[in-house]
Amino acid sequence: MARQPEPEAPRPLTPVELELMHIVWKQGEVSVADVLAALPAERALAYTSVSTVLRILEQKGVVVSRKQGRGHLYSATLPRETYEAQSLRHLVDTVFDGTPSALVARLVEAVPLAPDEVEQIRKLLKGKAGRS
Amino acid sequence: MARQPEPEAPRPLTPVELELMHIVWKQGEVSVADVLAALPAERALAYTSVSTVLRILEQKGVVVSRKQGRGHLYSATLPRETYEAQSLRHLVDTVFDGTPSALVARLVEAVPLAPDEVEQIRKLLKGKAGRS
DNA sequence: GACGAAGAACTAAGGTCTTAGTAGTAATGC
DNA sequence: GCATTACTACTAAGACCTTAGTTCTTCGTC
Repeated sequence: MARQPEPEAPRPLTPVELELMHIVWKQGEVSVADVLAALPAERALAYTSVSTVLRILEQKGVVVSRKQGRGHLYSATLPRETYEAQSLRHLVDTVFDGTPSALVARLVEAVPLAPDEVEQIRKLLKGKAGRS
Repeated sequence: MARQPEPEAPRPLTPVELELMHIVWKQGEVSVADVLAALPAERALAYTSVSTVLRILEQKGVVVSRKQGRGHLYSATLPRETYEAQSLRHLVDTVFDGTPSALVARLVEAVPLAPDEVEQIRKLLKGKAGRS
């Protein structure tokens, strides 16, 4: 009755993992203490919790560590851009029937966009084919 | 050492839940057998598994059921459009720093778009402000 | 070299998710 | 009315997640 033992596949990052990855991506190479310091004040995780999550991220192959003095320094192996692309593809596939324009349709309709955001998006499309 | 008991918040649907919701959204009002029939052949879930997931969806308030003969008929209370918007906002917030245009930038760069998809998206923006 | 502090590894505990068996109940057929 | 059958509710069980305490190791200090 148990869940099928999940086969390998780039499992999406859990919320806490993603939270820490944002810090790793921003800072480049971090110790546990660095991460702890970068967390907002109202987000008081224990040192050991951060340490555990970083170790899990290393097991997943998302970061690597190197010994530095007493402790370790962690840095990302999964570039942020790749993760962004992965999450987008996943959302398009699972929620939007594999149709990217359906996603954009929903975005412009349901997410508040500043005018310069719209202009920004329009510029991005300039470089793309499809004048029709 | 346990996880903080999560406060209320529209928890995102799990993969299986989402899988079934697609069928509910498409068919309108379904029995367990309908869902089972709509699943692809290679996706052989037990009757009881589908039944359990539908009951969980009802607990979450995402579907409602009404008695019909021997069994129940389930229909969605959460419109698909709302869920799409929720997931998008979630992705923008957690992965793209709350910047929708960053999402679109990654989309046009990393997800293969058919030319008519691009045209489609361009049209959607026509109705929006920000000519600049 | 002994001691204290900092950090990593190990471990635990409570929670959710997924899958599905079992048992009970209600409708149907004779 | 009784057996069969379809369906639901209950429950289990393993996997994974989150959080953090405990213990062990290592490094610097005197």
